[in-house]
Amino acid sequence: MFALIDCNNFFVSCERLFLPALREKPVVVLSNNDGCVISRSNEAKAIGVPMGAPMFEIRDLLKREKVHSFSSNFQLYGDISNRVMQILQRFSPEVDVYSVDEAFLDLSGTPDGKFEEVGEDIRRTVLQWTGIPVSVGIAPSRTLAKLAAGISKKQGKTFLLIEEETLREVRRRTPVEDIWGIGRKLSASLRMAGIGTAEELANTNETWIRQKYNVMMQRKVLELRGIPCESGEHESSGKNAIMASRSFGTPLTKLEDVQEAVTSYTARASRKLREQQSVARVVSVYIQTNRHNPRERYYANYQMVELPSYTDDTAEIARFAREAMKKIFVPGLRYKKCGVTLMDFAPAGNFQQSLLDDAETVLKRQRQHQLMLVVDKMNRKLGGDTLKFGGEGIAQKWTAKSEHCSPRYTTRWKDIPLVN
DNA sequence: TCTGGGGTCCTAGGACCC
DNA sequence: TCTGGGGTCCTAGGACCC
Repeated sequence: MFALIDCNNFFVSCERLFLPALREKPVVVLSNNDGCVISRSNEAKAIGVPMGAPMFEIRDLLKREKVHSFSSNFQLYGDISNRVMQILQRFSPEVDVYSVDEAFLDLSGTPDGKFEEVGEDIRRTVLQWTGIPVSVGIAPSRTLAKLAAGISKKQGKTFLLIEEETLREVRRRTPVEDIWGIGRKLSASLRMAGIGTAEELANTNETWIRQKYNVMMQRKVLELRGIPCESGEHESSGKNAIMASRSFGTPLTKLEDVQEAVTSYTARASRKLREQQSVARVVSVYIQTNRHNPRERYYANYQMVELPSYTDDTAEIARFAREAMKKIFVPGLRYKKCGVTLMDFAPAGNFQQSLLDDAETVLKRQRQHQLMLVVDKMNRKLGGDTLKFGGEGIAQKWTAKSEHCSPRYTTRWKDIPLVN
């Protein structure tokens, strides 16, 4: 049996923790660059603020309805998320953190008949210890647990999707679009084939669906019947790719400015790489102009580079990343966004050295590695950007807009709230 | 004027091997 | 005239997720 724990309107809920006056008020959290809406309170949903709505389209609506909007504060959300996930560990030895606001729990140790009790215990404990309201869905497969959590969110209590009767009823009421893993394309295709509900999908012939689609769809069918097929392991061995990308606050036209951003994003990606104790052999950079502006030519390109050796050294990776960017940068365009991706990982401290490295190079690499560890340590202790690379620039005119960001209440000493 | 960021998994098809 | 069969590995790209 699986439980899916889902934090309700997570980013908004995080913001409300420290401003209780905003409870029952319409609140939204904006994406990076204050570009569009990525989290909405129930009140904001009721007013009709769509998910993903671009700011410039709904600015008037937000103002008229007195909606409180926040720039995204991922340090805060990340920290609150960790606290929630830690609490969940008490309820199961197998916690699969699926995203910042969701986790699957393996409840096979829980006796039948106790599921509802456990679910309510989870909801109560998380709310009391962190202030975050969560939904809990319990079912024999992950796909069904997702469906159950959706119902839990509406009902405000744990929802069990276990009994045959309930199962059939819920599946009948669930359009294929609402099934986890069935997106726009697949649902359109299923509807063409005359399959419109979860119940209909669950009742299709297994081999037929496998032939017409693929194993994923076959697994979906089984999962909907209550036979678990999706595997967990989302946090076990670190990521297979690490990406850092941002839209620029204003369009950039000069290579030097883009290079600053590339260096800065490389620093961020490399830090994550070291955190998960990996080294990378491939770095890829990309750049693009504004996709939505019909009056300007849209240009997007990327370049992948193999590094001379596995490494986690920001300086070395940045050198290659900047070189790669030079190759795809076309002068005369207004760039909107760029990004850096690290790929092809090996565990740090246990990887193939390059044949070409002589003793001196190996020593140099080790010293560089030590240096990076010190940089990371200082930045952890004294705050994000205490030590930066010169290449990241000082003025950084490309940094994203963030006009309504709340304090880092829980991760920066000077932002910790005072109680009078 | 203004539209996020960071991931995963799967498949098809090409290169290559014996 | 007639030109096999069975693999592996890699990559690009699509679809999906939150």
